[in-house]
Amino acid sequence: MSEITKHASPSGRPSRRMEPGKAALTRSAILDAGSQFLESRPFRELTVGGLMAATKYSRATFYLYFNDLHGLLETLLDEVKGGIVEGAQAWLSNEGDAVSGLQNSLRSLVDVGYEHGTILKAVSDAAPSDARLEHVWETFLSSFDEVVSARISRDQAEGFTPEFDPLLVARALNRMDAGFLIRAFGSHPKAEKESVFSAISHIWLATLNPFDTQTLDGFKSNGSAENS
Amino acid sequence: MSEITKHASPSGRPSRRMEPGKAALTRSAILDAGSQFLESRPFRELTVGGLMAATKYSRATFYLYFNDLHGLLETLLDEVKGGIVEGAQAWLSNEGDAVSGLQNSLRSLVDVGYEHGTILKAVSDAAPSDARLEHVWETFLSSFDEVVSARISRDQAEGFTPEFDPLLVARALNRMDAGFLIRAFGSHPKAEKESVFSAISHIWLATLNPFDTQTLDGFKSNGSAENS
DNA sequence: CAGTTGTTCTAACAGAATGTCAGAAATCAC
DNA sequence: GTGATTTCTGACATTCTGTTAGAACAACTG
Repeated sequence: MSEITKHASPSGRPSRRMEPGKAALTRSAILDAGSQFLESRPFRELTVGGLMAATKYSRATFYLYFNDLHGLLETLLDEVKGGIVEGAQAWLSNEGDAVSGLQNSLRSLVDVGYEHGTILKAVSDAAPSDARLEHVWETFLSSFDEVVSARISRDQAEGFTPEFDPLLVARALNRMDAGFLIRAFGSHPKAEKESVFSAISHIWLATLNPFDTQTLDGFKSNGSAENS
Repeated sequence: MSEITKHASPSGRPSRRMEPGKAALTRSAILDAGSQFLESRPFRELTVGGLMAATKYSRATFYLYFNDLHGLLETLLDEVKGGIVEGAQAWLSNEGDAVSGLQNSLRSLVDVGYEHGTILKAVSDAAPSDARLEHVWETFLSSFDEVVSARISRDQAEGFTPEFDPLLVARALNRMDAGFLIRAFGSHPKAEKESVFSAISHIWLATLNPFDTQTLDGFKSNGSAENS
């Protein structure tokens, strides 16, 4: 979806054998080296030369598998995408009550952020310097806007959620998630998961379900960072 | 504060005459050209050569006044800083009631965002590619975290605001503002001011002043985008 | 106005990274 | 082994960056 695998079938017909495939291995090796690099250093310090020095291949080889460093990030992002959408599903469809469904979704969002924070930060860092990656990233973020907005509309119709422009509020909340999670988990040392969840969760609930008992409970007593 | 003005006094003593100053003019001309460029095109397309072609000076001249393109952005950001801090002052000190004070602050924040959106986007775009600018930008954002957090703590002590970790919630809300405003006003066509204010305002109020009458009013009737 | 001084600017250079391409090397099929 | 295919590399052209030595200019001084 992201990068054109140039070597899949150089001539028209499909290559006879498609086993582990040496090419696939090389590609993986490059992706791994990239992932690992970004675990400890920012995207701006990543160069094709430096990256390939960490593999047993030459610099030119990189261009056989990716158009450029942004292309590599695009691939890395694809690998993360799955997890996020999946975890949020519960709330987005109407399963369970709104509040705890939302909490579950946010919980899993925080989990993914914690897990893949450095990749997300790298993509968000790299996006502004490349039109194509910027578009991919923006589309990725926007996709949440639409689906969250839809859920808000439903809750508004039911009277669970106050009236306001669902799309804009969804967009604001999603930008908050992105910015806050990347800030919290984008580089080491990572923030504490539970406090991050607690803060985000408060804001979403206060905004979307201010009348709900659970939300109000959270307001009266202490719903923030547990005595860690 | 941001860039070293190398030519101010090349020898130790201050230069005798400091009138319009030809150097200052040149510097301004470059800043203007930069501003104007960013009004219509993203930072990634800005090069020193291209920038200086829009002035009557040579490429090398650029380096007499700025270290690099990031340095130029740092200067541009400085010019915007003032306006933001100023507008928020009302709420941050305790003048008037919390809710309308907050609304005023947010209103003026949205104004500044609308006014200087393209610069803010450029800085936020450029920051990840330069350690120094990244630090400046991060410090800029964090400065709001602290001061907002302080105000929240006060309101919590008074019982106006629910209990939660003030710093983390402040950070999340501020990241939301930054991301959302840049998204809304960072490039043309700009979003509608009033709707943006309305959305942001809703979230802040719901989070910080859920018990307040004005907030609750906003919840019952329609507080979002006025029939423009 | 000719000399002196300091300021402002530029042409030319050296370096770092990118992306391409012709062909070398490895691998496979028979 | 030999030929075909896949995988890889050295070498090149390009683009942008940041520096430096000195040219052009302006202003004041005697």
